Amino acid sequence: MKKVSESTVRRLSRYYRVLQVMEKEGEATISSRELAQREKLTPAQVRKDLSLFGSFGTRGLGYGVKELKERIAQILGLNRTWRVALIGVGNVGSALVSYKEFAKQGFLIKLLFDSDQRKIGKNHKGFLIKDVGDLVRDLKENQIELVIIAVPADQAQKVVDQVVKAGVKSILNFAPANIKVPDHVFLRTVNMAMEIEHLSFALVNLI
Amino acid sequence: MKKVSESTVRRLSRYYRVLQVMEKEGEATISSRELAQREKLTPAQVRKDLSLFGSFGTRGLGYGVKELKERIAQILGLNRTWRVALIGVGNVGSALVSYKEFAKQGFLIKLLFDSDQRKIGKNHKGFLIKDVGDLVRDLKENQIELVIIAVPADQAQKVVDQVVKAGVKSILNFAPANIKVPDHVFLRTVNMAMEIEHLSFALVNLI
DNA sequence: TTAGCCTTGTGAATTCTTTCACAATATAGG
DNA sequence: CCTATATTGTGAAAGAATTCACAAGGCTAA
Repeated sequence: MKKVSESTVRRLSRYYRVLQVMEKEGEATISSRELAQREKLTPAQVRKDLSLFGSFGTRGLGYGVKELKERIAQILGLNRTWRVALIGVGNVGSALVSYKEFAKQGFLIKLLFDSDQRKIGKNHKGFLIKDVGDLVRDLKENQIELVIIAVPADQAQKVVDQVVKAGVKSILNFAPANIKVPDHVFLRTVNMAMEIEHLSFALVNLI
Repeated sequence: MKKVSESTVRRLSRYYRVLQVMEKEGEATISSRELAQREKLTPAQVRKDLSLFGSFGTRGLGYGVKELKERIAQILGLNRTWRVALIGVGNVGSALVSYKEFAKQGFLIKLLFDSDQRKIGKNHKGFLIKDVGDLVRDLKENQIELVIIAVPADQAQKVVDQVVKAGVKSILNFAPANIKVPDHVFLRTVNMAMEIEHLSFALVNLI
C-alpha cells in the first residue's frame, strides 16, 4: 500500500462522519463531488484519498454509502472495539469519560486511574477509580490497547513511561506537556491552548 | 508578508512553549538546532519558519530566548488578552472553564452560557451562567472577541449562527458537528473522536 | 441500440512544504 | 589580528500533496 499521509487519515475520519449522516438520511449512493462539497474539499481530493485503498466506486454513479462507510471503518479500525484506559480523573478526564463519541466508534473505556487518594476506590460514573500506582499491572491484566492521558502536565511523562512499560502502543495525550515515547509507540497530543492560539493568530493577521 | 501555512502557525505555538521553558531555565540564547531537537524538527525548518516574520537571530550565536519569545507572542497575538465566552456548561465546557492554559496565554473567559433552565442563573466556578437566549445581546455588550462552543452536536449550528450574528470572528468548536460559517469568520473544530481514530488507524496499519 | 450524461480512477501538471547547502557573519582564544 | 568554530538567513533542490484533465465505464431514456 502507498504511504498514507496524516492529512488523508484525518480526511477519512471526516468522510466517515458524512457517510454516517448520509446513511441515516437513507441515501444509497454518494458522488465524490457531493462528499467534497460537504467537507469543503475538491472531488479529486476525495477520489485520490479513496483510491489509495482500492477502487470501490462505480463510474457514472458514485460510491455506495453503506459499502464505503464499512470500508472506511475497516481502514480506520472502527469495525471492532478497543479496550481503553483513562488516566487522570480531573476536569478533562471527567469530561472524556462522558464523551459519547468514543463509545460510539468502539473505544470502550474499561479502566479509570488517578493518583489522588481521595478519589481512589471511589465510583465515578459507574467506574471504580484505580490507583495509578498499579498502572502497569492493571493495564496488562486488562489487556488495554489504548490509553488516554488527562493528568497534570508535570506528571504526564512519568505516567506515560509506565504506560509504555505496560506494552501499550497507542496514547492520546491531553496534558499540555512535551512527552517522549519510543519509536514503536504512537502518541498524539491534543493541546487545546494551541488550537485557540491558531484563532488569535487568525484574528491578528488574517481578518 | 508571505503566506503563513497552517503547519507553520502550529509550529510557532510549539516554539513558544519551548521558549517559555527555556526562559524559566534561565537560558539566554537558543540555536535553531536546539529548538529543532526539542520538537523533533530540522534546524532548517525552524529557521525557515522564523524567517517568514523577519530575521531576529544572530549568526554564530542563535536567537535571544526572551526576544524570540516576545516576537512569537506578538505574531500569535499572545501579547495581549482576549475576551472569551464559553457556550455550553456540560462536561466539556466545565473542563474548559478550569483549563489553566487558556488564562495563561491571555484567553480570559468572561461569560458562560447554557440553555438549561436549571443551570441558568447559577454560579459555576465563579461565573454566573447566562441564558443562551440572550447570546447576541450579551456577546455584543461584553465585546466578546472569541467564542468556545461546547454544546451538544445537534444544537451547535444554531448557536454558531447566533455567535456570528453577534459579530464574533473567531470560534473554537468542540461539538462533534459539521458547522458552516461565512468566509469572514474563522472556525476551528476540535473533534476528539477524530484524534483517537488516528490512533486506531496507526494500530491497525502501522504497528 | 444509440445518444447524452454523469462519475470514477489516475497519470501528469501544478502548487505547496521541507530540506539542502553555503555565503555571510558573529564569537572565542591565542 | 588571525584562525577555528558556530550559526543564521535564504536561494535552489527535492519531496509531498493537491488539482487538473481525460479516458474508461456505466446509467437513462427514447
